[in-house]
Amino acid sequence: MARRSAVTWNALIKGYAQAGRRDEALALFRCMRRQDGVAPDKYTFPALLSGIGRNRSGGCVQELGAAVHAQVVKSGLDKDPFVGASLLSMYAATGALEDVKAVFDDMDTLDPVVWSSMISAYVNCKEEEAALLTFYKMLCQDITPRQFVYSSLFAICGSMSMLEMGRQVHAHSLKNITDNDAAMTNALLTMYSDCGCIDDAWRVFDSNDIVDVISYNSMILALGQHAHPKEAVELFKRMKFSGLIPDEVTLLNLLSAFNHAGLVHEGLHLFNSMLDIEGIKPTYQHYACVIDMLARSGEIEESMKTIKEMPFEAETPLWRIVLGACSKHGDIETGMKIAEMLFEKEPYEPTNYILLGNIYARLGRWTETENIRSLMEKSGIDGDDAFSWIEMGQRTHRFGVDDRAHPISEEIYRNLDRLMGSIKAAGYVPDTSFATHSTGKNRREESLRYHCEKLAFAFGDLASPSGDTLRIMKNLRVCGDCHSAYKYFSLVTGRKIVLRDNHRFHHFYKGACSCRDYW
DNA sequence: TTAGGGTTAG
Repeated sequence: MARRSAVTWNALIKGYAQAGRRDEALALFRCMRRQDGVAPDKYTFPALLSGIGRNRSGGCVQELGAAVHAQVVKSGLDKDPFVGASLLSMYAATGALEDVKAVFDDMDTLDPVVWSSMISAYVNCKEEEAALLTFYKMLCQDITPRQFVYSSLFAICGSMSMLEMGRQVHAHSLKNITDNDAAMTNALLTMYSDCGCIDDAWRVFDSNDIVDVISYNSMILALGQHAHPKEAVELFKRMKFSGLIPDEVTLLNLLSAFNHAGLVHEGLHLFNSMLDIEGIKPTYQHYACVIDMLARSGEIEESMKTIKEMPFEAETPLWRIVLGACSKHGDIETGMKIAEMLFEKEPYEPTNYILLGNIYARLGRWTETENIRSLMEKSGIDGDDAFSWIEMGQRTHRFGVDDRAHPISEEIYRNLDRLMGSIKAAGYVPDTSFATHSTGKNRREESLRYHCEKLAFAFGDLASPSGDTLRIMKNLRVCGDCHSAYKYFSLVTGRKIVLRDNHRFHHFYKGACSCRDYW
């Protein structure tokens, strides 16, 4: 071009930035600054900054972002709402929350997008409560939220399982949003699923007139997590029939639906035909899912073979999955080998010790279990404490193991003792192989009695009308004994119980669980 | 004819 104006440069920078080619966008920015008569303007920086947020690989991203920020200040554009919003999200993408706040506090704008950026910045940085507070502040400024804001809020409510809050935000959105938006609706669907309400998730999906690939992916994932593999397959067929093309995530979610249900044959069939039928090359995650599926179903040898044959190097989380399966199936030999390798690679990862300890505990080899425990203690390695929580009215009630901190703790323990009596009469037998203490049988039984998920149930049963569904969350995987107790709880109380652990959902009803005891 | 914020996986 004979003459390049600022518009020319801006358009070109934006093109590279959006394509994820950050360094070329930056190089163009430098060229632009060298041309006489042309200066970066309020269009230049949003394009450039979004490119930095998008591509964080290589180079010192923190310094890079700060350098561009300096250019913004030099250009006198730091009060511009467009530039400000993109600065916010750039810093949020690099995890620099303090810088995010500084930029926000420095802006004297009531621009809705700046608020929206601030809320999602908090979400990105895992500051969910701060995000909610920012939402309230925004409402106080009489700013009407748009779809973007609701998407972020739904994601928060889902990840924290705040069903009541989620319903309120949903109602709020119905008042303020008239036109449907795919991303917001997809976030809503996932919120209901994450809160344990698969029926509500279905309702959102079915009433959504803008359905895209992500809608299908989200719904297929939800169905898998809630143990409805057949419906996931049906939806997959419907998706293809509607003309939408499945992507990597679609197939990963479908595989994981098979995995959750223990449908190894179906899972393998899908995995082996991915490339030929769907035209999608398996990624590391597809392999990881299949290896998990094989190992969990007891095909440990086959899973080890797949690890060796796959075109990727197995990372430690995948080895941990197989180690967990060895514990479940009592394959001590393979388990030991994997554990040794993991100890070498990650001497301070508590899960590795706990899993090996579980292998010994399940085999009743309490001396070895105790050895591992004291080794952890000596080395100052500590696993995550287990806790469970339940929403009741406007409050969340949280319980640890043997926790007596709740204001009505005594009543809760009394109710739990009563419940334990009823379920024992109904046939429940404590499964002490899940106890990790090397003491006598009675002590082991006692150590299981006040697990956090049992306390949370005893509280929920006490605090809600009989017949109400109870939704309980746990930060770790549900323990086998509690799983068994929950089945009996649903039987003797007549309640439906939805338990979300860190892996999936369990729906208990009339003495059975939707996972059919496979998890 | 150039600009900012959101959604799904492990």
